[in-house]
Amino acid sequence: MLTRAEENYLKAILKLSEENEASISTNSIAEELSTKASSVTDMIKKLTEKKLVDYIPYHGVNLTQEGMKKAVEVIRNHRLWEVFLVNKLNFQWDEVHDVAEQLEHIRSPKLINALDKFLGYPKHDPHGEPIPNKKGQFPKSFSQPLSTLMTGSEGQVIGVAQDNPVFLQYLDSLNITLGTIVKVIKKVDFDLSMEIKINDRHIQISNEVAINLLIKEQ
Amino acid sequence: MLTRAEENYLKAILKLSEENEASISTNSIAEELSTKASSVTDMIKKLTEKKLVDYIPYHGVNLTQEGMKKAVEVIRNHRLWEVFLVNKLNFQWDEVHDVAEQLEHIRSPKLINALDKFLGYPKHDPHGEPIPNKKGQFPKSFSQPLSTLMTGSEGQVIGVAQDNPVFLQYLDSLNITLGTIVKVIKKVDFDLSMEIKINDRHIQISNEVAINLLIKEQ
DNA sequence: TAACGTTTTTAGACTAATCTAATTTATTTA
DNA sequence: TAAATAAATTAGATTAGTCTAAAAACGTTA
Repeated sequence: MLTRAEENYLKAILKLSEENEASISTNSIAEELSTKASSVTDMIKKLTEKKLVDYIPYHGVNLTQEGMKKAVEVIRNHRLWEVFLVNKLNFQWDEVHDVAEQLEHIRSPKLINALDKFLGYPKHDPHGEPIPNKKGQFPKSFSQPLSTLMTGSEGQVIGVAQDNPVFLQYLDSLNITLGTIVKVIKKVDFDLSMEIKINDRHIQISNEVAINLLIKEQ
Repeated sequence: MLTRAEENYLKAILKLSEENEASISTNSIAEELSTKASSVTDMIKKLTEKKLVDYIPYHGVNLTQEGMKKAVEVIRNHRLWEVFLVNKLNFQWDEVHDVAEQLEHIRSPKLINALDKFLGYPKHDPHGEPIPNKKGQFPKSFSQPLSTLMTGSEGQVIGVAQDNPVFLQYLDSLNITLGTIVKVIKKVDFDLSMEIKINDRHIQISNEVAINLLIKEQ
């Protein structure tokens, strides 16, 4: 049984591993968790004992299979709760994080699977991040929401996550249709809106729109 | 800001206070929380410092106004989450407690009030216990669900918590109508069903029915 | 009212998680 | 490749919450 702190460390290591091929450094974990390097070293030793990470002193850590599994579970919990908060309780996207950070640590497999069913087995959270299924598998989609593309990435529109007519008419008015090539020029941290390039035209779209545009990256 | 442990102590003291007029003894709290008397003494000192309880060494504790307020908040959270688990996620009544014990400590006033709204401002949890409102006031009802009556208690049916026709027809078939006098003969721990006496006739009803029959105790 | 048994408190220790300060190891640069 | 710098670890302390064992206070009964 993992403590809350252990789960948070595993989650942080997973996040850093996704952004970074190499082993994860003590300092980067400390920064991610807003804690001190010495605390990280202590915790890493504990996680090593529990065979959740592989660790070479002075050379960083990597998740073991077991550690990965636990980290993915926490991610799944977090993202499902975010969907609940936004879709059912009408939270705004920027209000959900702190509460989901708490809810993700509730332990009850029955609860999280019932919640998943209740929400209709969503594949993405309100920020467009993929939600792993019960077995820990991420939805293997060739598409991803435009909102998840990095600045500078380019892709082709292959679908929409919502087929609300008003949304589709809006896309029309922007000359965005299936097959359109879009490139991410700039992301605005403040409201998650982004500047994109379409047929050499630069336009600004909201996060709401970017979440609902499914892209095949190129 | 209260810790999880502090909240659990306050909740335990409130529960014991409801069953008991006098000051609450160290030992009874220890028993309620499955812990040791020495641990209770330590925690009581901390709660006294924070002005959440009044404490006279060797003579027990009482909640202060502030302590009562916090304890009622935890109760409210617990019971609302129970309603969510049963009504929305289809948990059985006997599966909810452990999970609700965890969920009750999530801190976010916005969350709990949004949940309350989402659930339709329920007045009772699945066990028939009253749910305090946002201000901490318990529903002031002269009625209570039949399920909350003690064995041996007697009362008059003054309403139903659900006006689903199938339910009402079932009551009809049992000769239960407004004004009927019922007495609780026996409660079955296993499934919370109960044996009741109506007009000198003994019948068996499920917990589901008992929850939805509102009684004015006599 | 003195002695007994019960209850409560105190003393001292432990674990988890954190911190600061000092030390050690690794890496970069001259 | 030796010195300087950066990163990581160790040592030692702190806080919250818990425990066991011993001591103190209480209440009852003879």
